[in-house]
Amino acid sequence: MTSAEGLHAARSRGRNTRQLVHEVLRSRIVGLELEPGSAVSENDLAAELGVSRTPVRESLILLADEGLVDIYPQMGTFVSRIRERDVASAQFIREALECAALREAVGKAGARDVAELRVLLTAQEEADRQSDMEGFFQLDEEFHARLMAVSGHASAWPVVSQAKAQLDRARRLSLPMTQQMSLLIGQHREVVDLLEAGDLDRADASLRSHLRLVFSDVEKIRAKHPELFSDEDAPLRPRRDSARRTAARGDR
Amino acid sequence: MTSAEGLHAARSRGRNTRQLVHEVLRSRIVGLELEPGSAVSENDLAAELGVSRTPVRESLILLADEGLVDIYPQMGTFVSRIRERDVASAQFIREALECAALREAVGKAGARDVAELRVLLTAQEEADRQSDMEGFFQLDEEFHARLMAVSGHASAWPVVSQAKAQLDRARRLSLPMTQQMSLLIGQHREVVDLLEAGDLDRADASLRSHLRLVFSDVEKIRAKHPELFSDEDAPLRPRRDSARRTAARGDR
DNA sequence: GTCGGTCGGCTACCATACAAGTACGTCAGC
DNA sequence: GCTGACGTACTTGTATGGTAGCCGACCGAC
Repeated sequence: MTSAEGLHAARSRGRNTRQLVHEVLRSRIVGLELEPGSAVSENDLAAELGVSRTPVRESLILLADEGLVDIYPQMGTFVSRIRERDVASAQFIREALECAALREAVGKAGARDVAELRVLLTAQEEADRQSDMEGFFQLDEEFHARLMAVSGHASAWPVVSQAKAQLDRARRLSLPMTQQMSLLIGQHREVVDLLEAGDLDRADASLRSHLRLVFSDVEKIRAKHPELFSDEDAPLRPRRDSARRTAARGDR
Repeated sequence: MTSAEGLHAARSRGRNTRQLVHEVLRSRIVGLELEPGSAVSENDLAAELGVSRTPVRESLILLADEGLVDIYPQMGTFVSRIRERDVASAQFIREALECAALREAVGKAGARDVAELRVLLTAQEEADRQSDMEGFFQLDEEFHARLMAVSGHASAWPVVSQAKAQLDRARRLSLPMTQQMSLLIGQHREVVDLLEAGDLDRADASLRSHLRLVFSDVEKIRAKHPELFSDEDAPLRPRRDSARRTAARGDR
């Protein structure tokens, strides 16, 4: 109910309802506001957001293509559980693309590029001081995106971003440990330093180990929150939530 | 009219209408049956395929996400022209992922893996002898997919495939020169040989130059068929085809 | 008590209707 | 002949109705 009106209010900026719904849902899923395994019904979402089923449905199809939801025809749509295979695949994609871009960036990077990266670093430190986790996540995303932009392959970022989404869902659970943030920022700084110095191989190794650290976090999370993960390849019975209906009645 | 009935006939195999339409359209676009710049109207396609606008529209949204069509609200949907930037981006993605996978495959590859790859090589040679271009394209795709599968990252293939689609549209025009096929097959063989020998760096270099050759083909095509390419970043007036309506009348 | 059939309610899928907006041909005015 | 306003026909976007299919609870038979 809270965001029902806000959706159409922001519609003026050239984006249509489908894109807005898509962004909202993606944000909720990646931010774990919608937990893996939970049902996302076309009808419920349409009612909540104050739009028709069509843009909601189209958004869900896109999210399914990104691997963030699983659509079971005539059964329901569910936020996908984190699959070992998908996480490993996402890590592989991210590492390959970001490191390849970095290797090309070395040499290309001008003083202006480095300066802009350092601005992001100080902003990250500020977010760390204020324990602003959400802000740090956003700055982290921006840092990695800009790093790819320096190489001239900014248009490849959406692919990385999509892979990153799979990893981020799990990371949200781990990062509350704030000492992690300063560690990550230190690694960011090391990458920028080596980039500026033009040390190709060490920059590559530095970024790679940074990304691997993020990856290892996910594995730790798996031990803590197994319910968010899926061991099976095809958990073909997502189990419909039969309690929802009675709860809705109680609400009235 | 020809494929109108065939669509629903093949529907039994678990795939819904949306997926079928998506496959048909993707195939037509990548196979250049639908040329870059041509209009793809939701209504026309729905009528031709004998379905409603809904699955057609949803397919187009997915194709837009893949970068194969451009949707201009209230104006029309058009097969995207080949953009310099997109091609370069696709090449970067493909090269980074395939080479990274190959590096991991070296050492992992068993005798069985190598044998299966060689089966594909002989099949490619057979396609070459028969000048079966379409068959070669399919075998080429399968070869590269299996190469990634050896590394254990088969699930990353769809990403490569999507990038590859941008390149393939242009390649279709160049490959009629059949001497190219034997050259490409030779490079494939070299990669397999080096993979089997466990020579990581040379295998990487070999695959990379192979992919670069494909990339350079695209640039040659640009000179021959500039109308398929787009110089501008935002060619915001795709020009509606006003002759279509009168032609449709003449058809009746 | 346990098993098997039935039935209600939910789901996503597809089809259709309406709305908002753009391009292009036409025609009046100059 | 040229220019500019207008209207029609088209486009995609959104809303809504109807259908097939699946789940899960209920209930009767054994």
